[in-house]
Amino acid sequence: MPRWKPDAVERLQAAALELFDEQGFERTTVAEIVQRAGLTQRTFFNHFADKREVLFGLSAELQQEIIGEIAGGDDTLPPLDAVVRALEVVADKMLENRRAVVTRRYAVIAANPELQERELSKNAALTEAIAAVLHARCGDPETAFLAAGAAMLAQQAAFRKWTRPGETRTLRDLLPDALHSLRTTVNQNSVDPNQNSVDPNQNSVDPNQNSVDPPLPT
Amino acid sequence: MPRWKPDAVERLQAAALELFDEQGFERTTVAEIVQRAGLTQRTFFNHFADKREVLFGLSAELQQEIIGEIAGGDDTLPPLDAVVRALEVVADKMLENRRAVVTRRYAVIAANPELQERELSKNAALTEAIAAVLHARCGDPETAFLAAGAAMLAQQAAFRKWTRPGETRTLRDLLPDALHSLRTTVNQNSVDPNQNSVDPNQNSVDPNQNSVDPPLPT
DNA sequence: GTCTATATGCGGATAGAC
DNA sequence: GTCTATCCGCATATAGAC
Repeated sequence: MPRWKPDAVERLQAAALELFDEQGFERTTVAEIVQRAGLTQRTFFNHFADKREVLFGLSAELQQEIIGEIAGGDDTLPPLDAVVRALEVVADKMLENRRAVVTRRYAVIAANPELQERELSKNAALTEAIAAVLHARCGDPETAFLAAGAAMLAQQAAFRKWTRPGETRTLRDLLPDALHSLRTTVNQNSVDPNQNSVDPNQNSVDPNQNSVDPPLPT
Repeated sequence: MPRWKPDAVERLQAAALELFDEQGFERTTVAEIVQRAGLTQRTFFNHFADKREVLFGLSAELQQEIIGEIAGGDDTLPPLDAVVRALEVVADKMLENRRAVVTRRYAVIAANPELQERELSKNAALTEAIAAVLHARCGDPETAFLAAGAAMLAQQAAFRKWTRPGETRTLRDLLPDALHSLRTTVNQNSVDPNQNSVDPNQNSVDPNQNSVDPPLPT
């Protein structure tokens, strides 16, 4: 029989999210959080560097999974596809079953500038990490940078829809949709066709890869 | 005859950039800055909300110019082109003649995490503002969001090159280059061509618009 | 507890605009 | 003469280092 109840980190995260949701981030003290979780402040700051970090435990796990998925994924895919593929896999594995919690967490962050700053930093770090693994795998630095940024852009567009009240589609299904929208938007082009000599299918189709869901007509 | 020397804000900004460059952001106090500028601490905090803000005066001006340029620009351009066009104009008007200062400022920011956070916030705010003006002008919210994000991505790629030691090309010339790289990267596509039914030239060429410099062969 | 640095509140002075 | 913009002085809250 354990000396303490298990899952201290999880209990702290859950208690914090509840309280931030109920009364706002600023008006919630660490004392309240640890009280609800049945722990002490010392324990809180043992696990989290500051009050904000309690909301970002998932980010580190996600980053690790995403990077691993890219590194272990299909080497022949073009960079942007490789990243989006990894994002889809990780979305299924770690996000879809926590939709309610993740949505509430996102609402809390959106309501507080300090938390938004932290979120921006985490996203920037993730983008950097993706660019680094892409760079190590194949391409030149600029392609890695652009592919990572473009993938994160699509991810954010999909995520925004996924966390909307009426939305029922999975994040995995929303991602290819967002990617398609991104391609459409980026390819709207007013310049000389000669300059825009980009073959949209310069890479061959890989018949072995899983089929990509076509964007929904809506 | 004025009671004080004019341009207090500019003097503070210049003094701060010099000192941050010489000894780093953390090791520089507000007291040192105001001493070099011949002012007092109270005046410093009258003009800047905190120590970091002294480095970001240009951001607000840039944002205003960029938004104005988009709003006053060619309505018929597709959103991404409209934004990049505006970025080119503003790059010429406000950045090219301060290349040395802007480069030093960027190096200072890159050397300090706190400043990077602030920079991320400013960029996010600018992206939001661009998306808002695009949304107001024409497109749906998602297209506006994606076009704004894609434009900022190209801008960042171009800016990174522009601030590199040996680089001699202008930011205006680097921007179309970066945009082309972004289009190339985004269009590397492994999926079924039927899904990727994106016509790279669905918009007609506007013969009246200024010619776009072709990417340099290097 | 002291010291340093950041940041804020409130009042006051004066030059120039009206 | 009043008003406003700009800057200064003083006191103080807060936070971290030592």
